[in-house]
Amino acid sequence: MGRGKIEIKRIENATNRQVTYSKRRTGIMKKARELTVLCDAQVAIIMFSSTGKYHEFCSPSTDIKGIFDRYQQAIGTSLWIEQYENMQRTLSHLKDINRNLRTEIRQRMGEDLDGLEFDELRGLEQNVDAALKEVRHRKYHVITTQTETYKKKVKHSYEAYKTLQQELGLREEPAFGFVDNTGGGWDGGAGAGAAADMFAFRVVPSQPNLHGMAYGGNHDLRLG
Amino acid sequence: MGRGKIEIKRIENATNRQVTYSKRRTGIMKKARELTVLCDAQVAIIMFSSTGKYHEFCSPSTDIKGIFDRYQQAIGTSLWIEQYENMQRTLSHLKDINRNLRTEIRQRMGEDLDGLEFDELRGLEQNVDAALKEVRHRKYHVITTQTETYKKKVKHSYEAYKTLQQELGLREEPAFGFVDNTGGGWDGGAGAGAAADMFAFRVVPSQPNLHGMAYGGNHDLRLG
DNA sequence: ACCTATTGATAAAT
DNA sequence: TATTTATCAATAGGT
Repeated sequence: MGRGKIEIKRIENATNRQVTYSKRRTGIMKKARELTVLCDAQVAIIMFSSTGKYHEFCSPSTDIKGIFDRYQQAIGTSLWIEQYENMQRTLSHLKDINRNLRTEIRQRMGEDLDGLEFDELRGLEQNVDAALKEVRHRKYHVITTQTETYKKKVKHSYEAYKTLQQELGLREEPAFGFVDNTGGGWDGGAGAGAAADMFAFRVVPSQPNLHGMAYGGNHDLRLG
Repeated sequence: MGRGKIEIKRIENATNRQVTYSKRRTGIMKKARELTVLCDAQVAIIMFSSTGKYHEFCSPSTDIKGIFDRYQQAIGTSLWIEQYENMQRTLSHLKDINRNLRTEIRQRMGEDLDGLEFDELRGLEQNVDAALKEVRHRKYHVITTQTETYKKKVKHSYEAYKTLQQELGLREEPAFGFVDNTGGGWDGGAGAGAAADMFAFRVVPSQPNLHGMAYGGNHDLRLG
């Protein structure tokens, strides 16, 4: 139908494709409308062109949602309600897990222990005790490594200083001393007093906030 | 197009209507299929005849649900998508929170400490230390209370025994002794040896499982 | 279902 | 994008 028959395969010329789409779309819509009237049928059509534009047709007695609802009834299985309910289940499961995790954290913080049996308390104690040892060990490792690093920096700087002094042939007493008796205190020159603070243990626990998480479970769980 | 043109109005003859519906339906489906191929478009058609039978067409690259989801996005006013996406957001938010909670628990167990600064380690240590004190305190409280309860039970039982003995006018030496030197061992009569185990501290931590949760974060988070 | 006269749709040109 | 028109496609009514 036209000045020549065409093969039913993708039209490569984008302009032609667009024109053909427009004409044939109109044709299908017209056919659908006629079918609706002639045969007392309900028809819904949704079309997307290759450029992303959408067009729709729907019998006047209803609307797209009506047709789709009827369609879902017809095929029995609901397309959306199913996964919707799946998500509901997943959500409540996640909430349960979340609640349990919070409970575990609170108990690991020494709160909410009233419901625990003696056996559970004993297990928790041993677990927390072991964790404390791990944390202390790690802390010791970190501070030791850091101290070693500082010592090396100081040493290297001192040697560089001496080398420079010798190269310049200078013999004056240095105006400041490189002495390796602080166990720290070298921060690259921007303020030698900062590192000493690392040895000051706070007496009052400060609710540390690791990785942006507030210990104590203030994560917002309220769901809209 | 036919042996004579017809008016576009409802066909009153039911047989003719059904025949025409069948023919034209096939025609529309064919047109839709051609449009899909020729113009690289996506088309979805749902039709209901006046007798209630339904037929559908959908471009092979997708399905009815896919087209409808895209349609809802296109028109903006989503009938289902909106709450659906809300749930998606809530879900991923919950997953994030759960991941953070797990991280916190692991760190409270002395694992995954590599990423922590010294300050954070110090805070964590103090926090865990305080928690350990709380747990120990609670454990002590529980065992003390329990011991007191057992003592009282033993005492009451002994008194009841004595009273009964006097009322019966019996004078025999008791066949078993109520002696208060165990510090426990009274479990209501179902097995007096069980409570003694409460004082046996396990040397190897046993991964206690509080409230059905396995310490160590094995909660299943995989989502379908 | 099939046939076919006839109307309808549309490809290409403008 | 709209119109034109030659041509092909769909289909109404009959079998």
